[in-house]
Amino acid sequence: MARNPDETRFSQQRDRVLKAAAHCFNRKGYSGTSLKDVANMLGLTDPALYYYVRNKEELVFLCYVRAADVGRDAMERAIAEGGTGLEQARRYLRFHIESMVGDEGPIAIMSEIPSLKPEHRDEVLELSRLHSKNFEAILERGIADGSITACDVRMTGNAVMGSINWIPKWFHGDASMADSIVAEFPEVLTRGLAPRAD
Amino acid sequence: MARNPDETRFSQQRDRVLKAAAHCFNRKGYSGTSLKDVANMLGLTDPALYYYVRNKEELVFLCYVRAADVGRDAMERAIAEGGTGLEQARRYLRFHIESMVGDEGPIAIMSEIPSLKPEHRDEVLELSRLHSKNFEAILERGIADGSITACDVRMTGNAVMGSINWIPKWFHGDASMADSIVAEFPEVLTRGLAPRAD
DNA sequence: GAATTATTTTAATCTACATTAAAATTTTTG
DNA sequence: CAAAAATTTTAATGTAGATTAAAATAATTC
Repeated sequence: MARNPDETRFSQQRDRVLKAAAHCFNRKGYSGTSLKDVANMLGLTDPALYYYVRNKEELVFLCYVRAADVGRDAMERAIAEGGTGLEQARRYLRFHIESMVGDEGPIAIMSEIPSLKPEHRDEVLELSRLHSKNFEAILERGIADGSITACDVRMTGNAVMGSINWIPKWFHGDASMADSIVAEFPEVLTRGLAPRAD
Repeated sequence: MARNPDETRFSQQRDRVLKAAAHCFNRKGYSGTSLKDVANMLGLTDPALYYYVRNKEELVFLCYVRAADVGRDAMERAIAEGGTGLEQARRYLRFHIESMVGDEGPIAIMSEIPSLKPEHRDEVLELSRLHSKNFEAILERGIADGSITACDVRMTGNAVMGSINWIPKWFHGDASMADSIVAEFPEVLTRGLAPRAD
């Protein structure tokens, strides 16, 4: 009955469920994690999860929606601060990566989108496409303002987003590595975008 | 009884099985593809697959070994041709990508490594680590010969390999897109490696 | 603090595949 | 072409793990 549904105990607990699920999916694989694994991680028994999600498919779906939310939020904050396209791109990457390897994490890697039921799959794909489009738009602004060299924005976007999407596959919470990622990735992924001096 | 076991009908058919499985896993997700799906794709019935693999776990394992083989082959060919570290890196990427989007494909995306049984998982992880090490070695040679700017080779490697590994997630055989990937990715992923002129 | 609502549990199904067994067919070989 | 080996099929089994039902406990509310 909380005024703000996002502060309700229910939604807080569901968030914990989603994070636990993301953790398990990333570490044990999708088929390798049972609802029991997720539940036990929270000191619960498996049927308790059904109080928070309709079924396993929806659990995955919500993990992916949450992953998309984190990405969009990083994107919006990065764009809001303005600057050149290159600066926005670099800032978006920093924000997104900081969230992924920080408190927001773990973020579920989107390996099982095709296993989602059609409506859910379409919704996640749509979010994903939108995110890509937004990144491509940043690249285009960068090309227009001269901060980014002319390039195939579609493929450049695919390349950069691939790097990001793959992070949860090999990063599992090591704090010192988290710092390296935040420090290096935005730089590595955008250094090639700037026009050459020569 | 063929002299060369690689030319035997058996191993040819098994290769077809592995490609069909990779295709299904990439498109339908791991949990979304049944052995029936894979078998039907080859005009077979599911139990027939058991003539080629011990079980589904081994099917996945072999898909991943095959994926690793393709990567290693590209790496070896690229290094064999010599040149600067930067040239080797770019060439490796071109070779690997050409294989992935070309006749060797589809290559299975390694989403379910954690679901493999321990021995298989360790073997695949070892192949994967080795591949990464080899790429980092190229980067180090490039730094030594001046073709690549000083950088964190570990993170740079992670970034580049992530892009590559993610390709099968969004590329599904569109021929014209294949050309774009081959044309753009090696360039995009290595442009930032060269030292700046300024 | 009794009644209501929210949350979790125990115990019981249910089912989609993976897997096995045995038989049938096809291919190879001498 | 007959026998042996290789490949695939049909038919049957098994099981882990998702899901449901009903009951128990804990938290809220009035």
